[in-house]
Amino acid sequence: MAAVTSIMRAHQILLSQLDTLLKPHDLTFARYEALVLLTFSRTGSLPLSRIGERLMVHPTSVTNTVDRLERAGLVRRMPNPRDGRGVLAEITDRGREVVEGATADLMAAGFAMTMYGEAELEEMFGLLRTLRVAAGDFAD
Amino acid sequence: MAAVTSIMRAHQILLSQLDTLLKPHDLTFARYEALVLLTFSRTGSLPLSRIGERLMVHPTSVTNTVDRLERAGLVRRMPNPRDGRGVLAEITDRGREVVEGATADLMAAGFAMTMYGEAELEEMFGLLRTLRVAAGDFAD
DNA sequence: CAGATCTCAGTCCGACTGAAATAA
DNA sequence: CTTATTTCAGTCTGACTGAGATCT
Repeated sequence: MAAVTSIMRAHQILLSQLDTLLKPHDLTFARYEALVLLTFSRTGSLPLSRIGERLMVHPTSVTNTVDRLERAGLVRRMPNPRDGRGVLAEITDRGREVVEGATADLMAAGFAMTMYGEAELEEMFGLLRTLRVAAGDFAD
Repeated sequence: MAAVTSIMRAHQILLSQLDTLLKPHDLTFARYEALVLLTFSRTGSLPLSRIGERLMVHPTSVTNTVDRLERAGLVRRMPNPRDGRGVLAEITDRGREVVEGATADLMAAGFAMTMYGEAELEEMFGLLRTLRVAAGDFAD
């Protein structure tokens, strides 16, 4: 049980630091994650359904996140040429600039993980991976 | 960075399972935590300010949490005899019943941590403790 | 037809800001 | 007087439910 509450507190601490670092870029962590996912995709675009799967986010939450990114000009909606039901979110040039700037800020701040060595970080990742795999989270 | 997102995902998974288990008891995890904290106090009561410190929660959020617990009859507000500015939240008999029932449910479900051995859980706790100490979270 | 994808309306929760009352 | 404690009003985000449009 102490391990569970440790994870909850660690999350609280990290989220608060991440949101503080991302605020100057007008991003929340949820929107930042979506942008990063798009930059890592081959075409810079993904169906909303794929985004929901990868980030383990509810469909209506994806709509909401993409709405906000689109209003900020970081993403644009396109019809999916391979599925008439679907919609692609495509990252814009402005979106790439913003995510690069935000990532640079996070790197400079060290994500608040500077107190760990490389081996410890890998150990933590490995331990948590067990939980994620058990919950069906294959997005390593 | 993978370690950071691991923690975020682990939190998401655990919170979703915890909230599902707590829902039949009409509790959220935030309210459950506050109740548990009160059961662990000597007198079954604490100033709201203490609750905020221990759970690392914003003062207005404590007011909100105690409001809901009070409306549900699990807690009652009392003037703090040692500080006229303060208010004590005191757990009721009904509150103790509910938190016991909820805890029993969580135990029975194994908090979704049954895939870990005792040593792994301790290792995880120890690793995360480094982060929490660095962030000033002394509530072990 | 059933099933997938997305959107919209609306609810709920928790985190927060700013302002105020009250007391140490 | 300054500081601490709590409350209130109100905003913002994200998670969700239910319903519906559109397409496979």
